[in-house]
This record gives sequence, C-alpha cells and structure tokens, in this order.
Amino acid sequence: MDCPQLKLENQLCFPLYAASKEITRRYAPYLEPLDLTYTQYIVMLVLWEEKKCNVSELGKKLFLDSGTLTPLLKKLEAKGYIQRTREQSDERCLSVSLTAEGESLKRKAASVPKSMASCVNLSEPEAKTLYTLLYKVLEGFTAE
Amino acid sequence: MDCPQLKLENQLCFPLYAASKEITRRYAPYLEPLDLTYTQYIVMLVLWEEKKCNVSELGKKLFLDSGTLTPLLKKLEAKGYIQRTREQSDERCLSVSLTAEGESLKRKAASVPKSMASCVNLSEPEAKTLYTLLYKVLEGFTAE
DNA sequence: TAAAATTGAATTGTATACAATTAAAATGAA
DNA sequence: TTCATTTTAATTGTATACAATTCAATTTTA
Repeated sequence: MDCPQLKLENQLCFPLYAASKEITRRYAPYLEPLDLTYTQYIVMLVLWEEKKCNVSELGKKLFLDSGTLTPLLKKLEAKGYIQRTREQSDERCLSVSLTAEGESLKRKAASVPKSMASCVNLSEPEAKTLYTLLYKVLEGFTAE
Repeated sequence: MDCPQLKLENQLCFPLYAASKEITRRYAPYLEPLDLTYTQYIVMLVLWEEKKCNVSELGKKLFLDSGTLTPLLKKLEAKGYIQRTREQSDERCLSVSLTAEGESLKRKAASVPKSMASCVNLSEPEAKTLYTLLYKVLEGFTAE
C-alpha cells in the first residue's frame, strides 16, 4: 500500500496544527509578565473590547465550551482581572466583566501583538492572505 | 485606549488557533472507527511511512515532546497498534514500530483524508496556498 | 398554570500539551 | 579510565480542550 494521501507531508491539517501550537508556545514569554496564558489572553482580548460578556457569548466568539471556560474564568477572577456575577434578569447567565486591574492590564498588553508579529516570518500581503484563508476555513465550518 | 492591534479581529494567531482546533475536532468522527485520537493519528501517519522511529524523531517531526508522546505511545501500545522496544545499540532510545494490526489499520485509514478534505471549504489552489503559507510560518520558527 | 422542553453553566472524565526536573545511558575530556 | 557532560525518555505539575452529563433557571406547550 503506497497511499500518498496518508503521507504527513500531504496533510493540510498538520501544518495548521503545528503552526498553531508553535505560535501559542511562542506567546508565552510575552504573556508571562501579564500573568496570562494564551487562552486567558484571548479571553481578555474579548473583554477589553466588549467590557461585559457572558460565558456562552465568549464561547461562541472563541470556539470554546464551558468545560474550558468555567475553570479558566475562575483563574482570571482569582488573579483579580475579572468579576463573575449572575445576571439579575436571568440567573442562568454568568456575566463576566473587567476589574480596574483587568482594564489597566490592557496598557501592558499593547506591545504584545507587535512582538509576536516579528516572530512570524511572513510579509504583510502573505499574512493577509493567510488570515483570509483561515477565516474562510472557519466560516466554511460554521456554515456546517 | 483604543488599541486596534488588540482587537480579536486583528489577530492572525486567533483564526489559526480556532481553525486548528475545529479541524481536529472534526476529525474525531472519522477517526473513531479506527480507535484513534487526532494526535494518535498523526503518530500513526509517521509510522505508516517510516515503519520504525524513536521518540525524539517522532517529536521533531510532529513538534511534540516526550511529556506528550510517552503516555500517548503507551496507549497506542495498549491498543495493540505499536511496539515499544529499547534499542540494542543505545538503551536510551525507545524504538517505536508497527504491529501487524497497526500496519493493517492503514487500509481503514485510507479514506480519512478525502472525508476531511470535503469538510474544508477551500478550492484546490486556495488549499495549496494555505499549505505553503503555513509551512513558511513553521520554517520561519525553526530558523529561530 | 403545571408539566415538558430548552437553555446556560458547571461538573466529570479522558486526552492532550509543554515547562521543568529526574534518571539512566552514552560520550568526551583530562 | 574516570568523572563531567550530554543525550534520551520518563515523570511531575499546570493548563487547556471537548464530549457527555447534570442541575438549576427559564420558556414553551398542552
């Protein structure tokens, strides 16, 4: 059995998987001064934009479920970056919002994207193409 | 603070992270009949090509370390797909090779790539471009 | 309106991931 | 040749991920 389609080099999934992991790993040194992991960082990105968000909204935006988010949000709360409160109007919903400390952390994070961009060896147009193709893959999925 | 560079939509890392996770997740139904997870599957891809490989070689090819591979390889051994033996010439090295059952699993796996490709909503040239850009990112990293 | 269905988080269980450390084996230098 | 160094896996500890289940709150329906 030759099966060229089973060769690692013929998979599209693999460089996607490997590149994603490598990028996440290389974020760590830049995120460590903020006391954030990569996943915690993208949650903070949403909150810096939205100010307030419940768990299911976070999950939809970030492709994460409550099994991942619940413990992660408890950690962010323990660090003092966010508050978790039940919504008055619907006690099922957990509302997540920034503390003053969480808000001020945004200033320290401002330099992270530039530092990371310099790690990725792509030209601006290449990066844009990659971005577009990745979103096309994602949207092709959500279409189901 | 406006900080456009901190918006989720301006990150290249995020669609990479999300698309990778989604693809991995969508492999599961196709891999379940093989009793393989995604990571176990890519280990098998290497072994179907190489026949024999030690842990550090696997790690280099797949961007995984021994902390991930050691327990994963023990599971593949427990399933009866691989053998783990110390090399005669250097007892530090653990040689991983296919059993007859692991080898014959290749036949059942042959249809997986085509099934997955149909999940990804890209034209052939788009997929090729994506592939090339992802490897460029990966190679830019290994250059350090 | 009371029961059924749905929704939103939390919990449980399994499987990665990776940093840091450990331990054994092999190599190299004095 | 002996001891320090290096190499290779394994182990430990922390942090995701996600499927499946549970549980409480809300909504829908008969």
